[in-house]
Amino acid sequence: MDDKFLKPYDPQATEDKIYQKWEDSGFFNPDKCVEAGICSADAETFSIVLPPPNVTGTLHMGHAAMLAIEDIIVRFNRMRGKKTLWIPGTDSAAIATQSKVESEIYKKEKKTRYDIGREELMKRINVFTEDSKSIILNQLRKMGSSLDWSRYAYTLDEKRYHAVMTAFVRMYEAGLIYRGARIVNWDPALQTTVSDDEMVRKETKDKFYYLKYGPFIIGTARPETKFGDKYVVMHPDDKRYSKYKHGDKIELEWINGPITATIIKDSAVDMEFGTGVMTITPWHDLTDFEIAERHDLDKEQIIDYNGKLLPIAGEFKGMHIKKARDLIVEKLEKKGLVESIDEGYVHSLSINDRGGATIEPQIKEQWFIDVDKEFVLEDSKIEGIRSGSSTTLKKLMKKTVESGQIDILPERFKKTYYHWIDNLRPWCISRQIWFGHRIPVWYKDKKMYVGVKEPEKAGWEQDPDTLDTWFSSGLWTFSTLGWPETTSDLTEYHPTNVLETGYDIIFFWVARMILMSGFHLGDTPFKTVYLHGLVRDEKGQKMSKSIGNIIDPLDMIQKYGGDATRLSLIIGVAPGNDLKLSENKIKGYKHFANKIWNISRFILSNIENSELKERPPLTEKDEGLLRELEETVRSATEDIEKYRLDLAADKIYQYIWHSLADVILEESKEVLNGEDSYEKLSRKWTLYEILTTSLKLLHPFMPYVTEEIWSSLPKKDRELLMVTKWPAHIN
RNA sequence: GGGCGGUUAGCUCAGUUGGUAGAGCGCGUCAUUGACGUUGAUGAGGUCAGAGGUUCGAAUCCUCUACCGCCCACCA
Repeated sequence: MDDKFLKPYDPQATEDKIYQKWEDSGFFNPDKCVEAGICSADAETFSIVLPPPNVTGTLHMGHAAMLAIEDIIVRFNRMRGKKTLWIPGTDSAAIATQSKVESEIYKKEKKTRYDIGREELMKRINVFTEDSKSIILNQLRKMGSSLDWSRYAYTLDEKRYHAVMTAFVRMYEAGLIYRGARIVNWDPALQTTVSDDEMVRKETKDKFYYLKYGPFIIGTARPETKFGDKYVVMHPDDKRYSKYKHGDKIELEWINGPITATIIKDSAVDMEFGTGVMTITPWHDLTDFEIAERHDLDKEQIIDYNGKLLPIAGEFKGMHIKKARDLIVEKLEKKGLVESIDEGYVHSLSINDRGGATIEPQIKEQWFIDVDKEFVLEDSKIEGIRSGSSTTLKKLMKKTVESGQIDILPERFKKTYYHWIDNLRPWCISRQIWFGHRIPVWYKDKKMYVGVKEPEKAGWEQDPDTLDTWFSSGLWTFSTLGWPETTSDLTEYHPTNVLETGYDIIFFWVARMILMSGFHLGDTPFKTVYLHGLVRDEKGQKMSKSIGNIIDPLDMIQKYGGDATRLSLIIGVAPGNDLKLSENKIKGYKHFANKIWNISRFILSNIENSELKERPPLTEKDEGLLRELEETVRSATEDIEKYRLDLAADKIYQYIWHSLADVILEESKEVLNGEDSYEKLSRKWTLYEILTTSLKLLHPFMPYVTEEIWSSLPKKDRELLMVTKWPAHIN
């Protein structure tokens, strides 16, 4: 027996060394496994992409949970003899990264991005992301992740750039990408649009004003937008206003003097709300915009892109809307146009989740993806859509899940997914930030050129906007495998088997990947979507810097080891449920790592190498122990196949601690100290069998300690436990 | 406003096609130089949120109610 077993298990002294050993073996890369004969060249493949962490900072417990789950799945499949590939990568996270760097620069130097210019900003961002990237890659290793580093990808590297440009051009040529003036979510602070999904709503208490608008009373929370209101809208069925006809003109006195208003009848108006009459501001409100579109009404901009009032505001011109509101109300009061004010109006404001500013809807020329436009899918592997038939992105996204070609776990998220698709509007993909993939469109005079490469002749100017970061993320399952080239990786490993990610990004990412893969490959990006929950603190609160309840994965690994950290994030959490984590839980599993260590010590110290050569005749009792073991293998394997890692881990834990240690070993002491040599030999052989099988079972969950013990075993099938065959069982 | 989830031992959660309630942590008692200073044995503790229904039988299926949480939404 190795002397190391005389001391308690020490994760700090072990883990980095073990990781290095794995990495040096090359077996994270399936090609090397084939070369070494660990799996056959035509073995079934198993592939999964790592949801690329943002290069904005460091990994948190949510990442740690994701890594633990994925690594367990990957190690399990690798041990089952599949050609297993897990692709690492990082994401540029355009808006989040740029705004973080910008605010750092502003804090230190009081300069904005316009002061330092596009080129200099890019330089600063690159320095920042490079630093951040190396921290992240180190953290991924610390968790024990068996990622194939030779296939590492970054959303902004050259290959991914090429994929993104190609995707844009092809979708443009199919008519699915178009430029148009629509109402968008404008962030006046970051000076960019953001997508619907990037906004969060925040409940706010405001004043609500009832204003006299000719013969009507209209309500508004935003008097500063009302300068241009010249349409008054009511429901066509509203009897109170049946004397007014659509198109009627009325003269009335308004903020800056007399105006002519036009009556519009539209069923978007809620008769129950307020007086059932409203005026519209199509430039700054989506509902109003859509009403205006339906009736072909004028749209006027009231607020500029910095949040200041335009000349239409008369004397208030140039004033910031925040300052202007009270002054405008004051003027309206003087003119006797204020009917009443409701002080306690609660409504929700849209905030940019990536920067924090209040969103101002604006009409802007932007690039959009049309999710409702018919196109012909030439080569389709999607069930229910024939090759050469016509479809839309929306239909395609729905079909793949409805047909069961993509399975979403847990089941309940399918409904959430359908609901989102049904309400999906055109996806605005252009951003007015500098960090990201620049849109491959060039302008010269009145001409426009769309292409993967810049036009050769001089004088063309590229569109200044960049693409929404989720556009490139949407390509991730296949851009990482070499698309648009037809690489062997792409044919072998796509569609990937599982996409494992948090339920909070089902719309941002999961849906976008299905969209992109459907259009560009006529296929699904993955077969199963496995969604995990959020990691919260022990009271169930979200972990955040301001509350100060963050548990840092690196600290925990330092204190209790990577194995313990992993297990604490798995056991006791059903798929899709949030996890309440406490330091105590992690500590508990450190004890478990030591338990298996000591079990090994006991067994190894009681056997001689010579006794393991071949299977001796076994006692009935020992046959029984092996059947119990086999039942554990069968049942744990089944749980992992169903992605119930929590149940599998718990079962293995129960078996090792409470069957193997508490019962089997206790009882073995008597047998081993006894006189019956037949019984003794049978038991020794059986204990060793149970130990090796237990190590295999536990390996995906606690890879470090199991590998370290494995390295000291006198007899084994393969040098590295990581690539040893998963124990067989009778189904 | 629409939808989803949760409510099971002090705490965190399991409970797989309905068959007399489970685990971990914590707690009580006893043992222990023990392979494990990170151990073992044993015990206490639950009308499975509430009400009604289906059934021979319900934590599990159906209906309603209450509370907690989450997501979506164009009530100005």
